[in-house]
Amino acid sequence: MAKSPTSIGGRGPTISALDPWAPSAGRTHQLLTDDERARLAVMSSIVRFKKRETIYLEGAPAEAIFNINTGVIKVYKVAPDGREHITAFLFAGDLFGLSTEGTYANSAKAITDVIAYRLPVTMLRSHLAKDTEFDFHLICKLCQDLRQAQRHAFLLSEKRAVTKLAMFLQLIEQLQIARGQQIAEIHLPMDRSDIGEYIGTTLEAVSRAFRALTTRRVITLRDREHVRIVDRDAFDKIAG
Amino acid sequence: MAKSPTSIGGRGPTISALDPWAPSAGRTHQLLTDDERARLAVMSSIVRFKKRETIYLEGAPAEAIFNINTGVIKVYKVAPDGREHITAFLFAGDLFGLSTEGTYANSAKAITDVIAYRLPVTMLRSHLAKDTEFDFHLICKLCQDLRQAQRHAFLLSEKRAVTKLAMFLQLIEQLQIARGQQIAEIHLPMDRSDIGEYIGTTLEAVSRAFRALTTRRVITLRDREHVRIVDRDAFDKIAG
DNA sequence: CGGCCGGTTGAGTACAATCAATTCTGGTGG
DNA sequence: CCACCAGAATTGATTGTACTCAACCGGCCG
Repeated sequence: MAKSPTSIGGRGPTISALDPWAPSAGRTHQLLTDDERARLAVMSSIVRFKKRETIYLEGAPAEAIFNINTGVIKVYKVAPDGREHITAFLFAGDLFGLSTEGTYANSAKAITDVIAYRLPVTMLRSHLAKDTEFDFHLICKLCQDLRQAQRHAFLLSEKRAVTKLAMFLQLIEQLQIARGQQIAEIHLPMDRSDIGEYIGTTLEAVSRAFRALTTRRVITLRDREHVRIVDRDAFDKIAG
Repeated sequence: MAKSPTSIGGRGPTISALDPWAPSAGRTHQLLTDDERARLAVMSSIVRFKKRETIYLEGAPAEAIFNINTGVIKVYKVAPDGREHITAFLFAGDLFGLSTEGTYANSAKAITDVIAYRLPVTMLRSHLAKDTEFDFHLICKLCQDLRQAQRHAFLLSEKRAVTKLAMFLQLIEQLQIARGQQIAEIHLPMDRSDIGEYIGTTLEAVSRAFRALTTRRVITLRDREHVRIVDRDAFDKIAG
């Protein structure tokens, strides 16, 4: 089959994570073998979402889990008073679709255009019993996500907005490094409001925190989405 | 062998969690079969920790994971400035010992006297390749822990201390219900300082929040460790 | 041109952190 | 049995930070 402009890279789902039990110098790697990817590809379909498109809502029956090929999504909860709390930003190689007792535990929305694999839960479940290798990889990924969630909670336990923003930038930077991307600049695909809802402040506080960091010559902003750290020592000290 | 006074209930490790994909009415159940527990028991040793005893420290080589039989532990991180952030409180049926690249991702300390199973990582790893059933159960437990961590982050994103405390009480209550314990009262085995470090405030703020809830006739305190919710509607409204 | 959206800035207020003093509680030994 | 002590918990007074509400800016698109 000829490669069309819309064909996606790779030959099936990818899961990137650290092994919880083996040292690996901070770089995530692709966990699945070509063989496994091919087997998973058979069970999954490719789905596309446009920027700002809702993928699923909290409470809906969890019929599938998703694996991001390209793009960025946010997973969030809506409080009864309407406020949004962002649980995670997810990138290529990440899994989402966490459920409790058969229904999605939170909502998911595309931040950029997204291409993803969709794995029906029924297939996943029957596959889990057979492929011990996949089991292990899934466990690695869940440990990774768990550490990430704990780190998020740690970030939220900070009080000062500058500290939280610095920790957030650090976090995004490390994700970029783990993905092997260039690290001269940090790329922020999400808007100020999303950042605020992730670090637990208002968008005004986010804006002021950016201002504080730039006037103190710790970072520079090329544009709304591109940050450069110019004083690493000061930055690390603020991030703790 | 005669049952000694120090023998522990059950015949091996227990893992309690919800199945992420099957409805089960909010009650956790024991995931492992007697068979599996027996197999795991062979690989594990029983360890005891006294109240306030440190079990392991962040950064130490992660040689084992633990499964609580009785008692309560806290998992925490220490910020560079010395402040403590509690990541989780764990009870009977919970697992702990999360690691990154071979070292513990946080520290663990006993809050009460604790009896636990200790599973060496080497054995766990070789076991994972063989026992697909255990793989699946471990995955369920990790999903559970992940949801819990996300919920913790949600709690921390709240600003007002009363709300955070109410959410915390709600959380502990639900854990008690899930464990099938009596729910007339909520039992808090940890001190005010631990609560503060978990919900992201100071112990003074925790104390004031308790006071606010009691003077508003929402809860009553039998003693430091025993809370009763007397106005459920008001309570739920405050907790969001 | 005008409206809209995301972002920035400003002024006043409320909440919790801090530091400090005091009370309560459980445990110990006389 | 009681006096005492140490640690935990509570309360008080002050200060600082971020939230709220509001106005304003600047790019983008019809």
